[in-house]
Amino acid sequence: MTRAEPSRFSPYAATRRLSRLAPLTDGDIRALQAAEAAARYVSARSELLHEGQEVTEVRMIVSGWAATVRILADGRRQIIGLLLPGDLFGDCRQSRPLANSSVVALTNAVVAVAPPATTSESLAEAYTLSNAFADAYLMAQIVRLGRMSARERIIDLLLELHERLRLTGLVTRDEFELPLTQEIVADALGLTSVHLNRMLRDIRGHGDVEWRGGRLILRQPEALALIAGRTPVQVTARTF
Amino acid sequence: MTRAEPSRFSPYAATRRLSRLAPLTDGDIRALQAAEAAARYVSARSELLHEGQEVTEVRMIVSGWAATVRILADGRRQIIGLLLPGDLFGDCRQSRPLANSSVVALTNAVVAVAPPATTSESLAEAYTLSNAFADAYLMAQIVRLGRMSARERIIDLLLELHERLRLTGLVTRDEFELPLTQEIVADALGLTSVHLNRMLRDIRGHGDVEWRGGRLILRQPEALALIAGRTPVQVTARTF
DNA sequence: CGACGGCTTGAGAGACCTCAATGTAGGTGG
DNA sequence: CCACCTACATTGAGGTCTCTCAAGCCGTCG
Repeated sequence: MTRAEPSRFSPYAATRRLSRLAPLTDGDIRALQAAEAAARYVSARSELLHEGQEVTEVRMIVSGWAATVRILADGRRQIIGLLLPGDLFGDCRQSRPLANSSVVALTNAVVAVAPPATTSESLAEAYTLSNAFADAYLMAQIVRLGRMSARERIIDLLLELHERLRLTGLVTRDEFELPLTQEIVADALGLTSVHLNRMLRDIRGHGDVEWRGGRLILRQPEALALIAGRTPVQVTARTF
Repeated sequence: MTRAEPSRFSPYAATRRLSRLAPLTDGDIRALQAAEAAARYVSARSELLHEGQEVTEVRMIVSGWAATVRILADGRRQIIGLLLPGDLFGDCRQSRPLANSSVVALTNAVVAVAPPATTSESLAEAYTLSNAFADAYLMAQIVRLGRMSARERIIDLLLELHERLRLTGLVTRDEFELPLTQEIVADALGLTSVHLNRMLRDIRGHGDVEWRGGRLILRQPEALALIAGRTPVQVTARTF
């Protein structure tokens, strides 16, 4: 079964995500849309950033999926975090920053240079919040890997993706594109693809999760979240 | 065996760490030392920050050890990261930030409110670098938990601690205070304390690592690092 | 001295991995 | 249009790593 290319290209998904993080000005929106329009196409498996390399600009995923990864000397691979449309990578807050992990496109993707935040207070706040979310997702990943069983890891990750993609407006009726291979998900969850496959069979049999043809359907996301003990990530008390 | 209190109290270790991250002005140093002097004593197990709570100030560990932790509904505990002297916690870059995990003192400790970075360019850079390191350590933790065996996790963590404490000036002759119980280390490594204990016995037998009475000795840190495939974390290409 | 927290060890069970083979869908070239 | 190839998904059998439960030990402190 080959994964289909995303059936609907979602223009400005990245802009939408950032504009939901902080109240952006019209100028910000224009800058983001211009950046998206000037984006670059990259094909699956291409490396967008190499560990240890000097970082010069913040970039954002416009469409498609990517991941930050680290590969051990003997070839074991760990996906540190997934990058979805609207996510930023190549943080450069310090001077002369070095990438602390590689970034790889997992699907064909579109990547743009994020407009600099120096000009706009509101855009800077959106970036800051985006970074805060990224940190929170790293911590969630640690808890998954450290203290959850394979089954729990899978469900927790799927719920996180649901939550993140909803913010970006890429979820309809608890259903979203999941254009990843089982091997990729396994590398994110610290499992082998064989074991992941078996656990997926179990979960599928249970009826709450359906994953076929690159689309994921969560039957009862709230119930699942309750069982899995997952609460949505929140990084600010501000409402807007 | 009870852990001894650190045999040498190391004044200004936190200041030393930050001043090694960026070239600080005399004013910065004074502000940091003043903050350290005004610090608060907290006892082991006390909670310094609660998950979901609104964060109002950045704090720094002056002496002792703490950890960011998350506890699952059924009591499983995962230590997300260890906080050592000179480490900051309670990040507040966004407006009205919420703590995304709890912070707990692992030993009796001294904690200070970090001087605000708004006044000083150089101090802000030190904080930024400190945050960059914190991020890098989170990623290292993910790789440990996701793709390393118990033995590898242990050695990798010990090497990381060695590396971090050296920056703070708390290592002498590849030997440093490690005032943690095996249960705490197990919770950091996603293991049970029973299994950690067994692996420690093996590693100890191998002769490269000695851990007794709250002190850790690494016999051949470079050789260990080579075997374990660990390279020091670097977050900037800048030299100073 | 007894109680307590932490360390150590044993025996057995369970989760997850490895190796290996098979299945299946799409893509490509003849 | 078929044969073949590739990438991914699936399944089986057996092994290993790590966990659980449980008991004993050791040093410290009251």
